[in-house]
Amino acid sequence: MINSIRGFNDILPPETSIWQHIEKEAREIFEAYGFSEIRVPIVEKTGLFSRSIGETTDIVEKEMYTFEDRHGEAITLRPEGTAPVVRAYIEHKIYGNDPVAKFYYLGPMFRYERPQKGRFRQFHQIGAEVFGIDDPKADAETLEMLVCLFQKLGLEGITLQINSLGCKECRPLYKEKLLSFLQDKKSQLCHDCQRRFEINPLRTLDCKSPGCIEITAHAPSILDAVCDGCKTHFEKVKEYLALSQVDFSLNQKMVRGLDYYIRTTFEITALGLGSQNAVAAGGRYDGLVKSLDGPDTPGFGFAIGMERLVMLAKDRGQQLAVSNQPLVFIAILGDKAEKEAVGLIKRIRTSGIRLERDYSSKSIKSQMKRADKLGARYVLILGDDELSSCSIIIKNMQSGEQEKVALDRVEDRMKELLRKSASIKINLDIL
RNA sequence: GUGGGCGUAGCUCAGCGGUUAGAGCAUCGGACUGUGGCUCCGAGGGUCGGGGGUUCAAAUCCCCUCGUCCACCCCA
Repeated sequence: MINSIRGFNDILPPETSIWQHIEKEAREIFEAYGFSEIRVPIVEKTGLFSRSIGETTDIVEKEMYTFEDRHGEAITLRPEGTAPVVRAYIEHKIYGNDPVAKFYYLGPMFRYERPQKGRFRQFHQIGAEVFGIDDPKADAETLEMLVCLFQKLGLEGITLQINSLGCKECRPLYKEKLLSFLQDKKSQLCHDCQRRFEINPLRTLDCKSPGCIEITAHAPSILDAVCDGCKTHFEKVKEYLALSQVDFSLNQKMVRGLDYYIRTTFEITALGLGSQNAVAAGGRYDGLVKSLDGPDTPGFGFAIGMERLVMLAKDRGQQLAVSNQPLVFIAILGDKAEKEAVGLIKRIRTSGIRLERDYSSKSIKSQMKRADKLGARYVLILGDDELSSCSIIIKNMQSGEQEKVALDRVEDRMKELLRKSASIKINLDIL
């Protein structure tokens, strides 16, 4: 038996209906906020990612799916969505239209990591990017949109944490400050943090080891250390978030894993996701467009982890209801009826009714059983008795009542019956 | 890359040296010959993840391997 590759999962019904529901809500909200969908390739030249995400990040150093194509060119399955969107923005000179451009995307991303709860090698993100606005209003409004989506999905227990990482000017100064603070305490740091001290000292700030938490509790604050421009920017972000009535908390120890982030960064975490508790994250990346050979254009964006979001939606169980079209089943008895049914089934389906049929030609009992198992609201029964009078039986599976109608009136009668019943709710607990 | 848990029927699991490996659910059939759900009866379905070893005897003990889950690193 050939099975799927580690970390690459099938998404099966009925879970796919949750995905469709989330995708639909996201599209609606993002479009309402003036974003348009962009579709970019799943594979890009390797250099796009190593240059944008950062040569020394974990993603680039050990997590990328990189191959050589038949001409020996190094290509990579995208590990994130921002870089390809930025590439497309530059390549198509979209900045030439309007100084502001807003895109959203959704699709699979790939990272070669050990799978665990909420982490896969192929995973899916819904993301959005805003180009051309350095004003903090863009940061706040984009966060408002994101929180709005989560609210629309009815999610509870989620927290928005924000921080500022400073800019290219002031962050190196803070880094120096932090290093000199940690210098004499280096030996007390945990093993991982001694390594972080060399590679990325900011990471020691969000270490989980109790000893490091104690040490870094007294570390200089990044929010105190950033330059006046960054300070003002961050103050405005908070001010506008408040005006948007978006709740947030400050987390001065939050650090991002991608090099291109500056100033505002954020994370939305939720309970019940296991150890990987971020369901969405992002921030500002002024300078990224320029570094990829475009004009000096500011940017802000985020990505939502679909699998993690779906987990949260499932946890909510029956409270998150999905409407679904009721199902009609047709039971068929006898050769004559089989042939007569073909045209009838086609007519009913093309009239927009969701209809499943029998293919087995088995006893009516087994056909009824299948109809019941599929959750059919109505069953149509077509056999010799009905054919002889050019009629068909419609059975209501909830009440057990049945009626006989003329064959040429089936679609009309079914539409009438289905209109009366509101859309059913699927209990997501069963998924 | 590192550490730990778990792999027995389609699913959830029991059995943990001793006949022919079980249960519940699911599937199929019958009781009920053209009417589902409830009940009862019956049937099918397993190289006990794979390989090697110990033993008179291995699903059970040991080693290796693969898969999976969780955690670390890191991230959505």
